[in-house]
Amino acid sequence: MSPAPGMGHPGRDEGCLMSRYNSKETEAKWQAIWDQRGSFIATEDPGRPKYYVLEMFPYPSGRLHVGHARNYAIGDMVARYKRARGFNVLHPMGWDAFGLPAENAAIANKVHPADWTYQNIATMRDQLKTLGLAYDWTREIATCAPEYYRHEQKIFLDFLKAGLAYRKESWVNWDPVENTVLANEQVIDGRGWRSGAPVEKRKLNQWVLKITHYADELLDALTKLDRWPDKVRTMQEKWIGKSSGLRFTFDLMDDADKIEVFTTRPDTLFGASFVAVSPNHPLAARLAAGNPDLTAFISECNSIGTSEAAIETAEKLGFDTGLKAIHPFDETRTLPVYVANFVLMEYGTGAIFGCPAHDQRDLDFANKYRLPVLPVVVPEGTDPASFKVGTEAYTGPGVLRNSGFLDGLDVESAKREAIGRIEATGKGEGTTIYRLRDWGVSRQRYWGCPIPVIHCDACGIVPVPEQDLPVELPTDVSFDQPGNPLDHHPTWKHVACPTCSGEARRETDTFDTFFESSWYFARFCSPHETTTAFDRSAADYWLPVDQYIGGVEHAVLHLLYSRFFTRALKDCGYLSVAEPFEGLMTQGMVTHATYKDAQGQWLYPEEVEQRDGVPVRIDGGEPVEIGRLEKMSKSKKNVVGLEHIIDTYGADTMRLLLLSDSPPERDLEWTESGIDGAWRYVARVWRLITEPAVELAPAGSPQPAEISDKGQAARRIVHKTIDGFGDDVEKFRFNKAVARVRELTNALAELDGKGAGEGWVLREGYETLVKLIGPMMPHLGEELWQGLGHAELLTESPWPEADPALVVDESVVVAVQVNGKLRAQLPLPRDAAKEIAEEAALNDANVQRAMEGKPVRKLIYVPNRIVNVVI
RNA sequence: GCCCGCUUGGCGGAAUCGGUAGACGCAAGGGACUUAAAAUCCCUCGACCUUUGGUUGUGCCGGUUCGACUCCGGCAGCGGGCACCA
Repeated sequence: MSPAPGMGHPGRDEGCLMSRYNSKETEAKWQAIWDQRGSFIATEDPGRPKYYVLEMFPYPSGRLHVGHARNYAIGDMVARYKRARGFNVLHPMGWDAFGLPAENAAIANKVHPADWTYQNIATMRDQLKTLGLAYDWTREIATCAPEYYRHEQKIFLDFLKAGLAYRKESWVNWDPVENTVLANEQVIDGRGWRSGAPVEKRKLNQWVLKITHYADELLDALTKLDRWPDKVRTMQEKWIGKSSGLRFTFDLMDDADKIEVFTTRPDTLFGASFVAVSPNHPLAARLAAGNPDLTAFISECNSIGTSEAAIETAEKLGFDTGLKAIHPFDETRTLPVYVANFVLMEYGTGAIFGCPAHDQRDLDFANKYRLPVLPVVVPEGTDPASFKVGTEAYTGPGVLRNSGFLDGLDVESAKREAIGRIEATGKGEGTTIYRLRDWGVSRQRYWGCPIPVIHCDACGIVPVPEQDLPVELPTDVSFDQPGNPLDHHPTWKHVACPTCSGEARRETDTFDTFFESSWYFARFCSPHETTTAFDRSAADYWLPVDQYIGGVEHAVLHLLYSRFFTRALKDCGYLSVAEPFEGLMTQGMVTHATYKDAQGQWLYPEEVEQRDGVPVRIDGGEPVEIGRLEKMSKSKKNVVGLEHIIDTYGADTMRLLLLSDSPPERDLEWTESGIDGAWRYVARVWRLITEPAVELAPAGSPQPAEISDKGQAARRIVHKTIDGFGDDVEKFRFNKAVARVRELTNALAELDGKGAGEGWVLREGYETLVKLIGPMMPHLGEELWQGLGHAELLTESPWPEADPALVVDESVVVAVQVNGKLRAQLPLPRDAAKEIAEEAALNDANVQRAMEGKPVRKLIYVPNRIVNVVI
């Protein structure tokens, strides 16, 4: 964007008019004043109601972009508004500073992850400060600092003691060329992103947290989170995935092994036509030992990687093991046993029976391998003989057929009956399972919090003694060889066993970075406490977070882990609350088109321009491929920086733009059209208030006895705006709040101030306007507040109160419909009686024309809204 | 593939409980002011028609209702998540 030059433009200062609003100077001035006065430093005060507002802290990826700014503009609006309403507000900011990008940068640019991270933090902190956000910067934390993660290590040891952490074999993506574990993101079409080698799955012994211990609690408590969006609660509910069903074992023909399966559809057991086990099932491993074809099949399945999305979208493949499972209700029936790539070892028992007629996945599989499809549930009233299942499974309700003793039952009764019969045979039982799995927290990476345990050949796993915490990351590491630098560090991992003093090794895995973000909100209550993770009284005062704000993309993982952590911390005696976030607002993502050059490399938007309608590189003119709209992220380079917007227009203008137009929960496609409009509004408010048409009444003067009709009308608008604005902010409808304030501005601009008392009305209106825009444009607000003759800061002034008498209109416009079509609009007194409204409606000429002389069949009157004449 | 959303003028969006579709802006067009421009101000702005009025219109198809952007059923397109990106 290149701003057009001109006198009214913020980028240019002709220096000739006092009406110029200089955003740069003004914003710096007020930021310094707030800072100097410590305006936003929070202290516990039991005498005042507290309000804890938190935006999800950022990963320090390098530069702040518009997506970050949207998040913080929303949070600051809430924080400043609540503050003006008299709350003792805690509004902190910090850095989610461990993570993979720092290591990628280390490998690509030979920078140490710590240097890279701290430099990014410094840059982003500076950028953040230019936004003028009401943060208590004294509480800033960075999760990569030992002062932070030492407490995390202690928390882990307490979880270990409480039985909430244990070791478990789990699968990872293995790059056989780089000898490195790959993140799912680093696996592209089954190959390592750098080496291009086909990925393998490997089993590693890893640390796991027992989130499933809280599965029921996490599920049940969702209903109480009434200030959370329904969609997030639904997503978590589905993620936990509580389902009841039947677990039972199949006996095999000519084989001593048994296969235990879980099903949510025991009613369809008579429709079973195969049994399938996961490629990682012990039985598959046993059979593969003597079978090179099966071994090859299993390794092919494993080349898909560990990502569930990849596994589920892959073509469904099976390998017939030749084994036959015996049907539990009919010993004469046998079912072929397959190894199938769509059966997940992590869910249920890692084995299923397939009923193709009533499960789409089973049907696809059966059609591919020519297995029988036998419908056993038939919709009520359908002839069972003619009911066929083709390419679409029938999953609806119905009556059982072809099912022996279940025939004639409905689905639910048949489930109960089938479970009862299996239980009677002793082959299995009705049970409840969860989709939720325990949380694997081990990562084979350097830039994370070291897991504080020691492996001793003699004593086994020994926790690091508390007095030896923190286990600090060594700084002298090399990324020249593949794998985890901690693992090949010459000395770091070699320690004496705390128990037997013999030679032992440190755990070289580090924690998943979701570990840090699962408790940071509580750390903000006492960020500098050295002896414990939380000062109990501070945590009791501030927690839970009253309003948490962040992207929807965190709807499940981060938010569920935090809920689990808070419960676990409570059980370990750290905290008093179980739920971390009382209110949640999930903002939509800021999206932008992505660009790729001919080599398939991502390009930044500023590297691309349109020439003759064709996108090309600015520097070489080579063609550029425009990709789809995606969430702004540094990895795809579709980020838009803030600097030049703030430089040209100021932070307030950008904040206004980010809050106008799009409602916060919706995705926002970033375009710079609109920034000029936002600036025009800033300049307009500035002119309106600094150059009033008439002299304003002095600050604090009493309401005059006489006020003109126009003045009274303006006052109604002022008070209606106060009322509606507050309501909008409470409900996160910032776009509407902005629209209201613009309407107020339009109304005040139209009042010439010459009528009786209008100088007083204008002062009331201007002061209200300034107070309302304060939470979104705080610098402009302070400057105008001062200009209106106030000595105290706007930031320290109370919110305006609406006069209830001025909020309701005396007359309303009621619409009149004839057979549902609008025919007239009638001004009527508020709450007019039914008879009056109906008479007025029927007397209207246009209504009579539409009625064509026909008699009224029915009259519907909704007071203050509508009359519908049905003829 | 599974789970969760979203879809309204040229564009962002408004319509809060089923009751006047398009508030408030952006862009565009026209005009005033100006030597000229910028800035500012005024007017027009869903589509169509036989224009003091009428028809039609909220992704598509169908339903419920006196009345549907809103509720129900089906479909399409777009986006998010899927456990090692954060």
